[in-house]
Amino acid sequence: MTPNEKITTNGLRLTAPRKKILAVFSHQAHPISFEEYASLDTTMDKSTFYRNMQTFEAANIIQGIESDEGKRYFELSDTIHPHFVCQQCHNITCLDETPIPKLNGYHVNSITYKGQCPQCSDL
Amino acid sequence: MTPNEKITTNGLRLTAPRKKILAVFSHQAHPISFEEYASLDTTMDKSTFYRNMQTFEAANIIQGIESDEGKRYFELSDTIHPHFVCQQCHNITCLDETPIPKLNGYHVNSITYKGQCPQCSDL
DNA sequence: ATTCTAATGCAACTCAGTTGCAATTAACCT
DNA sequence: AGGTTAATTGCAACTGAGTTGCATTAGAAT
Repeated sequence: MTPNEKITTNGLRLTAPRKKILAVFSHQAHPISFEEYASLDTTMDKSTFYRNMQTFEAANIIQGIESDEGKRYFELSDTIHPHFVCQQCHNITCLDETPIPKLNGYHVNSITYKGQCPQCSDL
Repeated sequence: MTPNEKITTNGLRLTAPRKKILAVFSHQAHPISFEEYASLDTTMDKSTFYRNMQTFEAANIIQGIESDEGKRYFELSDTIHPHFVCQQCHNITCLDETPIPKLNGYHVNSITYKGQCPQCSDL
């Protein structure tokens, strides 16, 4: 599905900010915060960004995850995978090869591990 | 280890707020936010609470987890177990029987599942 | 082309969590 | 036991991620 199709098939209007947002996210290998997004698209308005994050989350186009520093990070939700949040360096890693365990009775959308990443464990 | 020992073995001073905090947390079956804590201990100061959460997290006495609403929840860290955050009703459930999977190279301290809990899935 | 309504952009706001600092007090030492 | 000192408290002021109100803009449908 093309970025434009993702937008229109959900009954959403095809606007310039939305196309830009999906274009920027398609180049990311990790979830990013608004702060990081803004450094890649300096003209984006904060409200427009956050409102579209809510819209895209509801439409299952984008997925948000909470860092250990009380900030939200976002990424495209077309590849579902666990994340690792390092409590020392605060980086968020995608665990692309790690399966998501099932839980009886629960509908699991995502998993987040917290701890020390390999770099920080070695020190 | 008694609550008082938890405090003193870490070189921390045995103060009234700290004893109260550990007493209140010892009665909780779920992680709680400051808002919930404050309803159980109406005289606790916000700064004192948050500063002690940092101190207790560093001393491994208390563990914090991030809700999907950008708030921190806290619980005693003597029973390590995964948590489930419901994205619909926003309740945080302790998954006491669920094991914490290992991850090669990473030091895992906690796991959080997100999705819909059984109650919200049934609707 | 016109209309209608969703979406944008700006400024003002909210509120969880933090920080500065003076007052307090736990722990240590004769 | 009383005095000293540094950790801790409690209050008020601050911070900053995220939200909201509202007038303006611009998709999309007729």
